Amino acid sequence: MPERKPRKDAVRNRAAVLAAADDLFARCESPEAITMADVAAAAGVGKATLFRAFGDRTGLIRALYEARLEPLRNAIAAGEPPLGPAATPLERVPALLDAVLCFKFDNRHLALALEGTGSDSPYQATHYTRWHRTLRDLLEQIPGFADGAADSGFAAHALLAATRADLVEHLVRHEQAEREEARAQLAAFTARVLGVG
Amino acid sequence: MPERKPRKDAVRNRAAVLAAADDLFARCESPEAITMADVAAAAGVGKATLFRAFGDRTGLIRALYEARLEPLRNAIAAGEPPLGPAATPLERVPALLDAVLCFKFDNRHLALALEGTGSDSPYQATHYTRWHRTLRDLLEQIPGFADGAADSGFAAHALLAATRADLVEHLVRHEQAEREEARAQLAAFTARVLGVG
DNA sequence: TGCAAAGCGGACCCCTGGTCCGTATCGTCT
DNA sequence: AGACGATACGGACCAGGGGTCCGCTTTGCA
Repeated sequence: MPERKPRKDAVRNRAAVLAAADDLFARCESPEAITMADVAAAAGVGKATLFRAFGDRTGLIRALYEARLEPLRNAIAAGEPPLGPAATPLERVPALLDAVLCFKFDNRHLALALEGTGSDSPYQATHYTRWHRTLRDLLEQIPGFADGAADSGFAAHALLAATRADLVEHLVRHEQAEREEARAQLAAFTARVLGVG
Repeated sequence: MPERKPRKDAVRNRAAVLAAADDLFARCESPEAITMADVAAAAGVGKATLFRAFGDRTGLIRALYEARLEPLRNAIAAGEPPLGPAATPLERVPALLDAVLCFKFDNRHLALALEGTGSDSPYQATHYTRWHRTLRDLLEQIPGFADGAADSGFAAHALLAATRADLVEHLVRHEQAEREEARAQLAAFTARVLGVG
């Protein structure tokens, strides 16, 4: 089956592009300010190399995002409680939301860039659907959700919506919220939804 | 003080543009597909007229949106219960969220176009801040919010986030949700947040 | 060492938002 | 009514960003 290993200059260039893009997105403010030509120049590479490696602008951003996402994915799939699978739903739901919020907070530039592409809905991204499915399944295991009138699928969407990158960005920039503040607020809201406290 | 009345060909053209844009956005799918030149052509007007009347693309979309928004704004500011000011907070909160959801549902094309401009965060739009303030104030009047650990401001954001246009669009297109289904789900979620039922 | 094949780069295309300026229209003042 | 300044019109024009093409270079295998 295919999967021929790529030439090493290709992997070197790919890495250079990733690094350069990461750097540029990190320091620049609005993600739309940085262009593909910028990234190519910063990586010391031709534009075509960018597009050959990542398809299009969205592909590049997605690649960056996915790379950052990996530790979180692992922690959720096979980590320790309260994030990992061994935790009880009632403690895992807040932990998951908190972890997602932290991730969005720490990677706002990328998250913003990704949600802001406009070309594709954030709701079709594979990482979103994974979070959503996990969250919905957890909610269904909590007494009062499955049997209550509430739809777990919608509740999962609604809870995740509270971690939207542009909301986080707004809280930080225009309401001067600190990281811990945001976490506390989300935790309180989550607790309320879960009927805890 | 200024405010000279505009020439009547100007108002005629403005109306024509508004109508044409409304129509185009309504029938076309992804809002990014329709260009300023399209709108100008459909309205039988030069491109410059568009930009002179609305400033830029975002301005045009905002004008359309605001126009549609007016009935809702009135209903909230001076309508009858449960939406109007005479209602108790506990019935007005769900009513407000339901009304916003319905509005977003019925005007998804515009809402999507507006949130998707990318140039400006949805959280800075004046109508958003109005909804947010109203909602926050209502929540604060509900026992268990002001005195609870939850932050009403964040809770208002979170609740409104459940009505985001792209979420609504996702529910409709990829989860085949009907209007009434979506309303019921949001109502159930809201009730849970409010601690009702 | 030879030689496909894979990869490279930057000139190039295209499309879209936004502007300019000569011309037409409006409205007002006499 | 006629004339004249102000206002608006419109389509040619510009800028710049995403994405592609193709002649040249590098790689890796025999």
